Amino acid sequence: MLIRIDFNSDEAFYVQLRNQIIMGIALSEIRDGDNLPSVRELADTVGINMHTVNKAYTILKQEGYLKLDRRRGAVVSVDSDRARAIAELRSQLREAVARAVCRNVSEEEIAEVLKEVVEEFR
Amino acid sequence: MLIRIDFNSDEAFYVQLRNQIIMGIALSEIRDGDNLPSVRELADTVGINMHTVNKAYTILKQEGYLKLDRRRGAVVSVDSDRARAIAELRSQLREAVARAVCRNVSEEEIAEVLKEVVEEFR
DNA sequence: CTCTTTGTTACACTGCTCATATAACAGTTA
DNA sequence: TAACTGTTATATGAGCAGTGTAACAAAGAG
Repeated sequence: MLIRIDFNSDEAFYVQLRNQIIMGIALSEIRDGDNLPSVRELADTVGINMHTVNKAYTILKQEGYLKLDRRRGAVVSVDSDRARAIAELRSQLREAVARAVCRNVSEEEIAEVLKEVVEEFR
Repeated sequence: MLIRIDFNSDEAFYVQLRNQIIMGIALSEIRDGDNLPSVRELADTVGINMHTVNKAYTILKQEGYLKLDRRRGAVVSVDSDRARAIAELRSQLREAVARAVCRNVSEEEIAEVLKEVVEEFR
């Protein structure tokens, strides 16, 4: 799985890392039990500091995507708290849909975009 | 339209303001042509500084939700750039769906949550 | 046992954002 | 004229983002 940092983005580095790893899990590029690079190794390959990678890993651990082990490093381990996942999904959809509704995007168009997005993960 | 700040939230004050105003427009609590409180008045009523309100208004102007007029103050004026709106929607849905997919939320469940959310704005 | 690697923690520093405060300016309105 | 609008400028304190250096404890490899 390829990870890279956009140094011109306004998104924080650790946020970019977090989002790319979540995307990698969703796309099955990395699966439960897979190892991620060590904080030092990933920091070297993408060209940022060790602590920034560690911050991303720590957040992913708190959010239930990774487990951190002194022996094996960072291991993908998705905590399937479905109730929490659905609540989170609803909150994010509410914000996205609100903006679309303001712009007169119809229900059908919103549903169509969702359908296209869902297919990316199939 | 009622606006209030959660002083214990980790979201920045100006972000809370921005989101609530967008939500107000989406729910038709405020409509095109309506006036918002002046920066000083809103700052007083919600208990924050004038510049923080001004920052929220300025961002909403840049994002195409408001027009700022020295005569009338802040006026709701939604710029209907549908192409931009749909691109923005797709990007936000991609992130939200990715997280849900990681948690094994099914396509049907995602579509169901979307349906519920859309109905809030009808 | 020694060396290396792992996550983890601590401290220090720069630069930036958030939020506040005070003040002033130019244009509008009563 | 007086009171209001958004706008701009300057300053301050708090906190975050990112880097750098350094060390620690636990585990694995030689």
